Amino acid sequence: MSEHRQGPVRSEAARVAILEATARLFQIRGYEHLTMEGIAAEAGVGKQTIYRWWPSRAALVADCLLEGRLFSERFNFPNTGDIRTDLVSWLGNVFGILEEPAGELLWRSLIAAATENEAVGRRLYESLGIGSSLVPRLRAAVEASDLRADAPVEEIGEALMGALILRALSRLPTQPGSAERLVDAVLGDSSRR
Amino acid sequence: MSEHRQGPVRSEAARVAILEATARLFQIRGYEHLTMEGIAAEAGVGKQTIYRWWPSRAALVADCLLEGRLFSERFNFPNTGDIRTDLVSWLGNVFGILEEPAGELLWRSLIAAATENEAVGRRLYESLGIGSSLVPRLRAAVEASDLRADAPVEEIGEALMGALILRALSRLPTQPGSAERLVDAVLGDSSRR
DNA sequence: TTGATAATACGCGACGTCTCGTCTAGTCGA
DNA sequence: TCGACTAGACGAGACGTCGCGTATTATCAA
Repeated sequence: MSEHRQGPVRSEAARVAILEATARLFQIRGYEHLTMEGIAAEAGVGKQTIYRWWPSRAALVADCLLEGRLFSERFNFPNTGDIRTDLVSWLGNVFGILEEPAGELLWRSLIAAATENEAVGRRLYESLGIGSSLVPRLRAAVEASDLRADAPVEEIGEALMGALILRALSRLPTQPGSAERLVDAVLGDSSRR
Repeated sequence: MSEHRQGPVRSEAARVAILEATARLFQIRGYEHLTMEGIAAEAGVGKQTIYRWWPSRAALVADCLLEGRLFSERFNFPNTGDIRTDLVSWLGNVFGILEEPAGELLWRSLIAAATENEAVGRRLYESLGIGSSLVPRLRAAVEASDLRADAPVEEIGEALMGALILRALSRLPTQPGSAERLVDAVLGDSSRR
C-alpha cells in the first residue's frame, strides 16, 4: 500500500495552536470549564480541525500531558543523595503548590480529567509519580542500600502519590510536619537511618 | 425572628424520592451521566423542587453520601484483633470491588464528584476511610500496642486511601500480593510483628 | 368553631442559553 | 485535483429560571 497522498498534509501550526490553547485554558479555567468551542476560538481554529484529530477534550488533555505542557518543573524530584530528605522536600514542595489556588486548580483538574479518561489517568500515574521520577529515585535508593532490598517501591510510590491526590480531594489544610510523618509512615523500616 | 411560616411544609416524600433517584442513577449511570432532568424524571418530581433545596447535582451526591445511600457494607472495616490481617483483607476486599465494573464505576464516580464539590471530597475522606473505620481501627491498634505509640495513623490512613484512589485512576490491574505489599509499605516499623 | 386569606411547596413544562458533535460551504496549498 | 483548513449552521440535549395551576398550611376575623 503506497502512501502517496495528494493534497495538503496535517498542519503542525494548527496542532500546536490547539495544544497550547488547551493547556492555557486548562490552567486558568480548570477542566470543568474547558470546552471544545473555547479551545477552537482560543487557538483560532475550526472545531472540525480538533474533532478530526482528537476524539474528546480528555484526549486533548492527555496529549498535553504527554508533551509536558501542564507540569511545571516545580514538580521535579530532587536528588541530594539522601532519600528521606528528598522525599520530605518533594512532598513539602507539592503541598506548597496545592496551597496556591492556581496549583490546587491544576492538580484537581488533572484528577477530574483522569476520572473520565483512561489515558490521562495512566499518564498521571506514570509521568508525574510512579513511572518517571519518584519510583526510579526509590530504586536508586535501594541500589545504594539506603532502602531495604525488598522494599515495595511501587507501593511506596503509589501510597505517596495517592496521599497527594486525597489531600486535594479532601481540601484539608496541610498540617505542619505532615510531609515528615507521611514519609515516616511510608518508609518505615525500609530505610536504614 | 418568628420561625412560624405560613404555607405547606417541605415534602419528605419528595426529598426521599429525589435522594433515592440520585443514588440509583449514580450507581447505574455514573456521575458523568447523572443529570438534573434525569433525576427529576426518575423521582417523579419537578426540576424546581430539586433546585429549591440543592444548588447542584454534586450537593445531591454529598447528601446521598451523608445518608449512607451509596456505600455498601462491603466497604466496612473488619476487626479480627490483628491489625495487619485486617488491613490486608480490607484492601483485598476493596481491590475486589474495583475489579467489578459496577464497583469501579461507583468508586471512580465518587472521585469525580469529589473533584468538583468540597463536601463530597470531605465526606469521602471522612466517611469511608479516615474519619470512620480505618483510622479508629489504627488507633485501637496503637492502644493495644500492635502499633508503635508514635505511629502516624492519620498519614497511614491517607496513604492507604490515596493508593486506592490512584489505583482507580490508573486503571491498572491489581497484581497478586499487592495488598500485602501496600500494608508492608505503610505499616513498616510501626508494627511489632 | 368555622371559613376566608395569604403564603408557599409542589408537579409540570416552556423558555433562552450553552455546548456538544456533525454537517456543509468555500479557500488554499502541495 | 485532493484533502486539510476556517467558518459557522444545525439538531440534540442539559442547563438553570420562570410562571401556571393545584395542594397544603398558619393566621385571623366572624
